[in-house]
Amino acid sequence: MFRFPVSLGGSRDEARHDQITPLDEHRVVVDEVDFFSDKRDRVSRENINDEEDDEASKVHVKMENSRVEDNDRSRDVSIGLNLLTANTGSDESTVDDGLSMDMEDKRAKFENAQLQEELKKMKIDNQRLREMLSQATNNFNSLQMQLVAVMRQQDQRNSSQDHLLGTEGKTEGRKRQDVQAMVPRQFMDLGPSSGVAEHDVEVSSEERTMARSRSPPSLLESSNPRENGKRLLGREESPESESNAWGSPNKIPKLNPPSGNNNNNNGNSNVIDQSAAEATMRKARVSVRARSEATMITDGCQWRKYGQKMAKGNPCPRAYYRCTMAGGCPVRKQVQRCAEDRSILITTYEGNHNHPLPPAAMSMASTTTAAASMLLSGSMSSQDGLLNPTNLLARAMLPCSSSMATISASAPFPTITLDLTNSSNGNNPNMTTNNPLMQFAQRPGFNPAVLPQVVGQAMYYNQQQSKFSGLQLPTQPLQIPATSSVAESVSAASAAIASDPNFAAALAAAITSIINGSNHQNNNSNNNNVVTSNGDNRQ
DNA sequence: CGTATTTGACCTGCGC
DNA sequence: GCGCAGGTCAAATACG
Repeated sequence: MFRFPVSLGGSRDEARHDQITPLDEHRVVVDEVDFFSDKRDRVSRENINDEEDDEASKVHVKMENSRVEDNDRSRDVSIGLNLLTANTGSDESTVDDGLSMDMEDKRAKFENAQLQEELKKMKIDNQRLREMLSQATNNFNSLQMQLVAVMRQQDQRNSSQDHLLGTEGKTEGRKRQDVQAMVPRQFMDLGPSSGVAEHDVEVSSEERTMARSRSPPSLLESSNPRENGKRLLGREESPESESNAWGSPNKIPKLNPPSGNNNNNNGNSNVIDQSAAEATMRKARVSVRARSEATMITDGCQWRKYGQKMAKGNPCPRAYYRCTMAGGCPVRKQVQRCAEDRSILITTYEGNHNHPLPPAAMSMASTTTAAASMLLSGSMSSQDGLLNPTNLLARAMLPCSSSMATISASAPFPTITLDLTNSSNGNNPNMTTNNPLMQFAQRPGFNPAVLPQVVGQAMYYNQQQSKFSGLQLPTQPLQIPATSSVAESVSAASAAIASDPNFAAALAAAITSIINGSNHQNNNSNNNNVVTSNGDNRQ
């Protein structure tokens, strides 16, 4: 799990000083400075091995992460003297109690005061640098959005040309599709299994499934005796098909199952962790509440109904759908009307698509995946009704949209609920003015189904941003290293960036970009009867 | 006739 | 161990 030096609590930095231990020293080096990993290493080396650093390098360290400098400072000074554990405000009054105040104490106090002065300066510098970083982040996001917008326009032009060129233009159109597909997959497959092959659009869904599940290919093939039959969905996946999120609940009975099923995976504990995280990922659910008179919101995907049940406590039946855009797609969804307000349609998604999605479907897919990643990045300790305080994105969303996203951990599966019904909230009039999503929702002609796309795009941009800055892949922005913690790091990075105070600004820019290019999306994907409403704030 | 939907049966997990 | 509820299957049915 990556940790980011995002200080959301005012006194957090000071608190850290109070708890500096030798272990903390190592943790600071390993965990905190992640956006600039190469420089972090340099910083670490400088701090540990080169105590007599020149002043220029010290300044450089401050530029990158002043908290490292802070910790460095505390490491230099606090050990033994324990100066920083004292309450800075009341130091003099509490220590100076009239007892033997020798010169040593005075010197210590003087040093303490000096250090506190330096600490204040560093904090100011830190703040300024963070603002600069935020500014740079916003600029980067804006540029990236412009790039995507240009690409989208180019796609539209090529699309129209393809129709004119006929078969000759198919090759070009295919390339275009490849490029297009590369983008959505970035946030369609945020799961920990997102491997190197995930960005390769030429990989078949089966291959991706195998890459995802790391199960032997023979299992997939040998377990499909019914392939020629009419059942092309559901249990045609291998018994170990990790791509099937729902197929048979007993296949993945526990979030942290015993390692029995991983015997084929070289007994690597890393693989076990990955499988556990993957299972957790699949269990995560994203529930979307939207007002709609239709039986199902149109999210761009093709769904096939495979069941319907009366759920307890709700007179409205719950319908079960599975994605039929590709054989073996593990994504399923439940659709049910809200018991209290039947105009609200509750759609619960689970799983990640294992196939390219049309732009119309990317919106919901990206949103659900991003939300699931966000949920799982900190859901283990989440509590009902409140966004997990450890979840940075949740915390970022909380101030302006506390009623939009709710995480529930007491449900059978970790579930995050995105409430799109609150276009106007009488209980919280500030929300409509402070929340860019709600501002967007109040635009004339707004269709709530677009909203997930906005969120997803914003998440995507931030994921890209995090990859650029954190993983140092500016020349290969679409390549995801096949590490087990990639999804976590990506989600955490996006969460960390999303927690930036200027995230709203970036989001607003994203919304602007989406608005510019959303017309064709609306035509494709949003022909349902979802309407904005001034409904009350339900959760 | 092929495909999608309906619906009762079945399976599984969980709480008591 | 039993019952309940959620989830899925699959035969029957509807639809284009």
